[in-house]
Amino acid sequence: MVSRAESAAATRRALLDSAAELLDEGGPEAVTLRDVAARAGVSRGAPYGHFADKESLLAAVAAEGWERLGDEIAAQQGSPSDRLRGALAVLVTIGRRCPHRYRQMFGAPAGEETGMLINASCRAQEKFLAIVSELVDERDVHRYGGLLFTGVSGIIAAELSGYFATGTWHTSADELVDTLVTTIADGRAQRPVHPR
Amino acid sequence: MVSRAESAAATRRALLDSAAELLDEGGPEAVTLRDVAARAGVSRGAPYGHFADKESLLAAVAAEGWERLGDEIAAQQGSPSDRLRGALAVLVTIGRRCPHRYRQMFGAPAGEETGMLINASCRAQEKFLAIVSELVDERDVHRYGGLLFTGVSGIIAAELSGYFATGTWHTSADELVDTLVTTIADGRAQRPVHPR
DNA sequence: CTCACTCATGTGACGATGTCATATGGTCGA
DNA sequence: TCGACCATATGACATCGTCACATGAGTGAG
Repeated sequence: MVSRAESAAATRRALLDSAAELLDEGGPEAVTLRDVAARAGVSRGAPYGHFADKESLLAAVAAEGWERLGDEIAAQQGSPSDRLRGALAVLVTIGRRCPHRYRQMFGAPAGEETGMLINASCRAQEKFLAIVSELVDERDVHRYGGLLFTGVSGIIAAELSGYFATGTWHTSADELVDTLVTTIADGRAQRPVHPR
Repeated sequence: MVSRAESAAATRRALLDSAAELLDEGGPEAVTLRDVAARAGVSRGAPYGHFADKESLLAAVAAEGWERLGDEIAAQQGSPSDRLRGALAVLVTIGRRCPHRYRQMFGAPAGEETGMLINASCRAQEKFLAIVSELVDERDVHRYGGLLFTGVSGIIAAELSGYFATGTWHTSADELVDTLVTTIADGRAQRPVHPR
């Protein structure tokens, strides 16, 4: 038979998967601990044996999203410039495919699992910085890397809010990402600009 | 005495102010229709005479935030470059002073008031574009304006999530904003780059 | 092999909350 | 002055997060 530890681990996994599904389908409001438990095949109180509360469960889902994002960033291949554009494209793709999970990842960390969530995001962001470090001068890595990552995340957030579909900006998220990476990375790679 | 219309308008205003206060104090989860009504001095059911549901009330609060943001952007004075940096500084200031309201403004629009909220944000964003149009070539206004606005919003969101306080980026939101506006606006003002 | 123990899970319950149906009381037009 | 209208108040209901307690199966010591 299955040991008790294996059963508990499977339950935890099923809870995480069910929560991620409900999050993707209907946003955080649609993630009901009762529905999560039902979809995982357990009862209402079972999640409390694995997560402190609903916020912690959602934080764990977001942390797994950061881990997957970090893996996909690290899996980029080709020239440093290709890997940079590929990594940012991963960000765009995740935002479009799972907008609610994306907002959960980039939203305000809350609950007891805040530290764990921040750590997961930092690990992914450092993998991104590793790519940037091959393109710009050592002293500009954090400056330009942070600008690229946070800038693209803002562009995606604007697209998810529908700001590119209402005719104000007359542009697209893809064009803005391309402009940003071209201006920052390609433009500054040859002639790094250091703080005075 | 006060007319009925005046009384209703005052109630609506009190509801909006109370909701904004509760939002700033404890985030969207802390905005309880019961608390909003109590702080406004009315009963639980009163808000439903002015707003369809809780989402609509929060959307109305966010829309007023966009209006105030647009006013402060339009109030910038000095050279075009000063007005651009001032407008972006307004964005940063609002995000730091009222993080929850900021997230409500830039978060996913929901509820019946989505259109109204999008319109309010577009009005503010167009005032920002008016400043940008004085700095870059006409054909680059939307491209660089959108990049500046959405990029800075992403930088602020990262700061609100605590990503600059955990030692990953080794930089600050202010430095990133300065780098972005310097690279984009100042760098491209003299020599506009058009799509091929 | 047995038995007490441990811990994940199931179940009942409670307070809080969003929302609606209905009652009510004051205001405005005729 | 009177009847309609409308903002508000109140009661009620379903849902949800959360906890206390019960239960039952896996586990290790003897």
